[in-house]
Amino acid sequence: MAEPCCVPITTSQLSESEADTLASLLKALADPVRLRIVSIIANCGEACACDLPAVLGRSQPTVSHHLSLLVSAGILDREQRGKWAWFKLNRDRIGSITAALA
Amino acid sequence: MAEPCCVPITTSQLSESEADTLASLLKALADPVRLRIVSIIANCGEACACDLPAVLGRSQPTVSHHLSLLVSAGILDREQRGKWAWFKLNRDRIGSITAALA
DNA sequence: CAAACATATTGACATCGGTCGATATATCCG
DNA sequence: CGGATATATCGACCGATGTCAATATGTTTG
Repeated sequence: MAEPCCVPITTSQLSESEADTLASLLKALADPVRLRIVSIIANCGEACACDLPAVLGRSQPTVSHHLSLLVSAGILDREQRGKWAWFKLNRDRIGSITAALA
Repeated sequence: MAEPCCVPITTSQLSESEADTLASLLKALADPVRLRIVSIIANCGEACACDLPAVLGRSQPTVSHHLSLLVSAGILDREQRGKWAWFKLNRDRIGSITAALA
């Protein structure tokens, strides 16, 4: 079960700060490149940053930017393995979004 | 049950165009003012545009802009009653977002 | 029709956000 | 240590977006 990081939209009226919090989380997902990153990781279980620029058709700095944004939002977890960075999905965080929209 | 307007993130890998579609829908929700509009309407069942500028602390043109954006995204339905515009929530559309993130 | 009121559109402005090339930092390996 | 490789940061560019004042459009009513 996801943690209640966001107040559900439909059960009580969102305050300004609650709306800000949920909006930031949604913004983190609301980009095609980031959605594809999340989708890839959700399917493969994890992904190495080194493979993503080729798959996504974006430069290494751009991919790095999106990855760190997703980590900041709590959607991905980062793990350093040697010189590679691996990422996996924080499913509770996704769950908290769907819970807020339920 | 919501219509499957978006492909689930976690069950198959999103194509570029599927990611574009879902991202547009998420973008429509990913704003604090729009989230508060949706929250108000979800709780009250419906809302008149005339009441929203005061509640939201935004100008009438700004509120009108957000409302038409939400209608374009299919999240709200608009109904003209005399000179007033009333809006209600398209819950299937919200459901299709949560389904895509499930 | 004309006045009054509700909503939409326009235009302008400032800020945000995605992108890349260049460069810095970090890690491994010989 | 020093070269090679992986990732992050910086700086710049440009299009997208939220906002409001001014104005236009549309609807009711006298």
